Amino acid sequence: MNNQALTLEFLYESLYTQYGPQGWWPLLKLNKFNVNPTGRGKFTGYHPNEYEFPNDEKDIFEIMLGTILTQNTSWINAEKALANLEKYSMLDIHKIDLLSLEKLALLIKSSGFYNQKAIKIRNLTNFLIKNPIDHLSHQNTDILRQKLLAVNGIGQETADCILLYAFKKPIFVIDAYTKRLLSRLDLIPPESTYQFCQNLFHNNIPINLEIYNEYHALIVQHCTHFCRSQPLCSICYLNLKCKKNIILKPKSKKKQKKPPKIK
DNA sequence: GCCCAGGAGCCCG
DNA sequence: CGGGCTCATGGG
Repeated sequence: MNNQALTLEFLYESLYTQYGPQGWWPLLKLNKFNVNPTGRGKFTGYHPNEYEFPNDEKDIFEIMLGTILTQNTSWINAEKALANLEKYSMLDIHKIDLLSLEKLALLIKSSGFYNQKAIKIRNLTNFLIKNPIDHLSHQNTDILRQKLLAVNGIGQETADCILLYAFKKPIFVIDAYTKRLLSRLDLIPPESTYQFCQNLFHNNIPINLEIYNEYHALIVQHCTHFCRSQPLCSICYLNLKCKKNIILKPKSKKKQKKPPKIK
């Protein structure tokens, strides 16, 4: 494995061998420990090797909410917001649509950017009322993508996340992790656009729902633990494959000494 | 205390 | 069209 050329396809096999099936997208109803009284702990709604989810409109809507709630936000904070919505029986398109923006924002506070996200979620519910899920799910993928992108608050990544994980369309999701990993592995130029990256996957990886599902999830898994913003190259299993092998520069410690505290 | 997190829109050149 | 700015909580 160490003398094989690093390709997108090889990277997938490698990540899958290393981390195994990820079981995305997590769902509240599969959370075996449900509400953790401490408010901490990992979300457990993953379902490795089970690709039949989501299997009803409630779960599809939950996933859509999750894609907005987790925008530039750790999943644990987004999950808390989701759990809170469920706690108040608000995982429902029409119920959310009737909430005031202020109340909605309060319910999703833990996810950060809550005022913006409240508006985005409202835009989503407005959209879904005009375009019911059972109707959308029969649409052509390209048309559906365009309709999602027309919703203010749904950008390319969120649209593709919804297509892949909510509507089970074989569309590859590109996120900041994907660009970071591929660029460090020297598979793309660092300034590559979303379209360029997505085309790279679509043209080099078989168009297969389960593979696209796992691949993106595996990239997130690898990047959250190792290929972080400040990467842990010394303990990264891809170390020998990574041309960059980043030497950590000490962060700009330009700071002068802290002024003494005023008591 | 600090950095960072499963982005998007808007504004500006 | 692309870079910079804003939005904001909570975990490590």
